[in-house]
Amino acid sequence: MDETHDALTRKLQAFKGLGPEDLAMLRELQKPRSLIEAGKEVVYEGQYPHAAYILREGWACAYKRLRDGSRQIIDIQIPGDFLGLRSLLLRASDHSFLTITDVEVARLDRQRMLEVFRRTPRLAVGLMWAASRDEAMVVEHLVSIGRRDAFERTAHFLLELGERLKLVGIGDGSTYPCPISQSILADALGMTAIHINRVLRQLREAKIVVFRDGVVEFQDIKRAADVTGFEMAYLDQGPAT
Amino acid sequence: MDETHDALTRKLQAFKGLGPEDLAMLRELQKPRSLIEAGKEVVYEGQYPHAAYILREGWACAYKRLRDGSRQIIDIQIPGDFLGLRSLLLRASDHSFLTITDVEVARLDRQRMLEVFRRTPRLAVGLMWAASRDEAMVVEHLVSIGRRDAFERTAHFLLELGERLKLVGIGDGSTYPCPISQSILADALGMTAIHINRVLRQLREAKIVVFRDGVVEFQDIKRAADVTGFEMAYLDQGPAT
DNA sequence: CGGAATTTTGACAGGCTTCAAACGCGGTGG
DNA sequence: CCACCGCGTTTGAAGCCTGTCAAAATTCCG
Repeated sequence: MDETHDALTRKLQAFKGLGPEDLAMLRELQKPRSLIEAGKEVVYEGQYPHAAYILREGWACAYKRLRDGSRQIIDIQIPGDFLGLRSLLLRASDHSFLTITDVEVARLDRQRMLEVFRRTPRLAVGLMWAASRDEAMVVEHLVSIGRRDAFERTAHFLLELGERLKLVGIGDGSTYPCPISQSILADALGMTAIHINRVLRQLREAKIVVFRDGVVEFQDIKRAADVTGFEMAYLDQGPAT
Repeated sequence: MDETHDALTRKLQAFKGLGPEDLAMLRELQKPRSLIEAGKEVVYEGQYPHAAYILREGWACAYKRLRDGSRQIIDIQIPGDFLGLRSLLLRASDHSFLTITDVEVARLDRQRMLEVFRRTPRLAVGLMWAASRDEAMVVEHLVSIGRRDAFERTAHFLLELGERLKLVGIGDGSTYPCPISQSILADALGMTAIHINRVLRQLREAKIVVFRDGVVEFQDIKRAADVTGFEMAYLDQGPAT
């Protein structure tokens, strides 16, 4: 019944119901939309103030590049996610963005954000919840890179992505479209593209998950969750763990 | 002249000046204080709502434990930092805390937080700035673990810690007290205690930094920053990079 | 159809972990 | 006062996971 809702609205509803004014403001926030084509690097440096964006359609990622040219992807953004929310408050933005597919975004500047806090505090809490959840994902990502080996880490990542997508109505958690290349996956998981390829083969041969032709398909999602120790509590979105 | 200020106040002043009501509220927030001894594990799980804490004195860390018993430390907290701010909004808290030294904390519940937003919006923005900065540190931490080798990662961590401590009046950025054990350091940096020990020896022999007897002392801080590619912009605290 | 980007595979090297054990130091009890 | 113990630090040796180098196979796209 809420097929008419956009991704962000769906996501926020999963947290707490919104009133009519909240929904109106949310529509308003996503009003001036713009399109960016796939593969565009949005370098995001220099001085404050920056704007943030709501990603309405398409996939993107936030990354940091190191001096030696290597790249670490901080997180992957899917419809309903924010881009650069942190930079609304920090004086120096510290990372850049890359559009993975063609995307549609809505600009969100400081001014409008403050307006949300003044006029629709319930929505404001919802947005802060979403930001907290994003942070929890970065934290889990950190744990993965620090303490899980490549095999576990990859499966964990694909499981998380499936749940996130399900929340905004894409896929069912066990099969979903996934337009990211192996080299992006590698930079997200802190390994090389060559090794990610080997790991994906292992996952395939272990009959856990197949990632091929832009589609992720779990064959044994239970065992996947078990092997990687995936607990979805930190996503704060589903039936309790 | 602000020697009379506590760590959090010092930190927030570095962001933006606070008015008299802000300062009063900030004092008020830190009012009911309590002490926790060193080495105490504050397991932080189960259901919402949780409270957050302001760390007034001492050191602590936030960590997650994996099923196999290994531990990943998310971040180290020093005076003026928050503990568990994220859990004010998420329904399931996802990590625990460990006190590294004896600490003094002040409880911060949802109620009082909302009061800050209502009554002293300028202070609220300051607190959100601090939260954003904490998140930026987690992100940099992620980049370190993902893309820097053990040597760079360790030096980078010690540089960051020095700058953070300097901001709250502890040490001068190049020499500072540091009560953390090598095994905690290892779990923070995603490696083993054994390897951290070897890396610290390398850093010592390279005449970059000595960490011994609870004191970190850089011998060549310029080269340290150069070797690790340390840019302090993300800390958003000092003269521009 | 041709060139570029991505995926895939193999061989080898190296950084880090694992396993083992010695060392130093502060605290405790005999 | 000293033996004993626990904890953190230090060092050594061996092995594995992952990176590096190289190149072929495949797909994408103009």
